[in-house]
Amino acid sequence: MTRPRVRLRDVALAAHTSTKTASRVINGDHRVSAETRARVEQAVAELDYRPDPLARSLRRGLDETIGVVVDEVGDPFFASVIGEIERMALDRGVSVIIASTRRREERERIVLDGLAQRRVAGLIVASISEDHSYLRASSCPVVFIDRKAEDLEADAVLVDDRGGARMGVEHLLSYGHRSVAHLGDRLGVATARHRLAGYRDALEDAGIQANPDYIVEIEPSQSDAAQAIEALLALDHPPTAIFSANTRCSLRSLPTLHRLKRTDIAFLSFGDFAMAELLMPPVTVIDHSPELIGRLAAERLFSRLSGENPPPETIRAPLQVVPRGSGELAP
Amino acid sequence: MTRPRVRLRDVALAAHTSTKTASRVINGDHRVSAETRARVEQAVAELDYRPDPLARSLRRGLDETIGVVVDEVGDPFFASVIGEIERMALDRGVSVIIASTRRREERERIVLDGLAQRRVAGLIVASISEDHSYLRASSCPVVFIDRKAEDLEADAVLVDDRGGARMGVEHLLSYGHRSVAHLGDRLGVATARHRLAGYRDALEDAGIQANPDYIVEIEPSQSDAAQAIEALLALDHPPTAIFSANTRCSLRSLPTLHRLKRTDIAFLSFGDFAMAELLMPPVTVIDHSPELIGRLAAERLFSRLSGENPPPETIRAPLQVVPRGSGELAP
DNA sequence: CTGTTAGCGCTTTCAA
DNA sequence: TTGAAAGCGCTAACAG
Repeated sequence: MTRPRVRLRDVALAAHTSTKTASRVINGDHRVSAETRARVEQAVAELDYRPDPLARSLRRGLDETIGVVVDEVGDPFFASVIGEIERMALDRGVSVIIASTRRREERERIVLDGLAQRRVAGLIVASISEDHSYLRASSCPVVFIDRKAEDLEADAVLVDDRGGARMGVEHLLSYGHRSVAHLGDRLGVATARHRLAGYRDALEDAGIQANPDYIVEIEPSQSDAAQAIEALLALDHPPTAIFSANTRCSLRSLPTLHRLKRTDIAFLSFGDFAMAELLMPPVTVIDHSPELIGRLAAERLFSRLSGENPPPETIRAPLQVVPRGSGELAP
Repeated sequence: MTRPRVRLRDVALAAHTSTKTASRVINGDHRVSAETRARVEQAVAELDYRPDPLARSLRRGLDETIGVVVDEVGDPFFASVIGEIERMALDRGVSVIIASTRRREERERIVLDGLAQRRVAGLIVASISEDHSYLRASSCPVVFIDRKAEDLEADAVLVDDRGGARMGVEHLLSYGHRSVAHLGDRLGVATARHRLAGYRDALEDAGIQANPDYIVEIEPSQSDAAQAIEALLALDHPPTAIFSANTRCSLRSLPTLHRLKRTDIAFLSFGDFAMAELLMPPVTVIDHSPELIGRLAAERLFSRLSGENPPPETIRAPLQVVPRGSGELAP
């Protein structure tokens, strides 16, 4: 019993006018007489007409949809970012297509290509790739999040990775630590490199020689994380503090530290996570504010979509150390 | 410098054939001579032709897109579900549009209506509403998750809420508890009602009179949760165990229990969460397996999209108690 | 097996 | 201010 769709033609017919005039009314074109406008509006109401977004997009060459591309939808950080973007999009009647790259360049490319094919109106991208030349052709506005494109002038909403990492490590140093390890993953990614640089900055400023053994790259799997932590603690001079460069690393390494009963080691996580304050000791973090990042990125994108065209800008979301205990342990 | 889009016409021209034949080749229609096929395929490759999904959808009356509607994208449970759906969709070249209802019926309606307008090929919905009559008209396959539609014959992927809750409470009872509280939110929602029923089942079987004071509904805000917990513990006969009916409640109530240093109270959460095993004591949970739910729902939807048409079925994802400590505390 | 014609529902010329 | 006609890119009919 699915009644056939109401088309613009039906509205025009009912309002005794042409499709184009009806179209004008629907799109808020001013050059329509008040009288005709009223007739069309009534017909729209009576027939419960809603424009077909697909047909409209085809004609306009632009879909009322934005694409959001992240590492992994299930990642708590990105889930919050997406949640905020979707919230803002819905208010504007814009749909959100999501896609994840699984942190693989070729996937990023496929996914972005697909979105371009669909003619999304705009993109918010946590890019894993270094090469964005293929994005240039698409010519829809792009806002990068979390990581900036070095080869492309575009908006970006980031945190100050280097400064934040430095701040975090300085926090640990201020409690007397001289042996601070750096836990990271995917050091090839810009974000990770910047945080590592911030770690080095802090050590250098404090006149501490960086110990290569303290710089640990942990792999995606849980068991690798355990091995890496165990190796770290088995060193002749094990670190007295650990700086975890992201939430993933924290979630992977903390279970091992707890299992080994080495919660005496100071710990600071770049990126907050649920229940961090309930662990023993509660975990000191640098707060990221994924919602804020999502909101800033969406605002930027929507302002461009509504025609504004300021020069590309890099917005930095504020960061702050949230001391909870684990980062304030003495050596 | 955006070169104009390559159209099917261009391919047909290059292959010295008609658009329709080219279309046949692209859509894998068998009734094309090998020779022509080869020419078209070569032209496609040379011109780097990719079909316009919008035009195709318009003509076919169906978009290669599925809609996923959940309470809140940022909710860890739904984030994992969505992640898994997106993973499966991408393999099939299907896009995923997400939308959240914020647990409000009118939003659910607006959102589903919008997706129907877009002519999504299928829907996966965690419905908050009781009335799905408006879904019937859309006539695209729908798979419900987490909650079932009572007024509509459709596929659903659920957990056994009632049986699971009963199992959880029985677990607590088996350690000697007689005073078990039930923490829930939004008791109006079917899922919540079923879990509460399971809680009652377990008590009844054990010959325990349910105490209305033990059934607590905590509101979305954190401070309300704290008040509710404090009131619960201030009772003349406070409970010795708490059954938390969902992850949200657990995440909201555990901070208060820790703050009050009342981790001597047994605690069991319906729904796992990150770091649960690192708290002191580690939190016993009933594992939900959001990924599995996402996968089962997506499989079901895709099988329907590929033409299979079995009678609607309700699939129940398995549940299991994961004992970690908090649920095994004696009274 | 192939090509022509028409049309999905809408908006944009361009002329009245 | 209005409308007719063309066409966005594709595919379903229906001839050939």
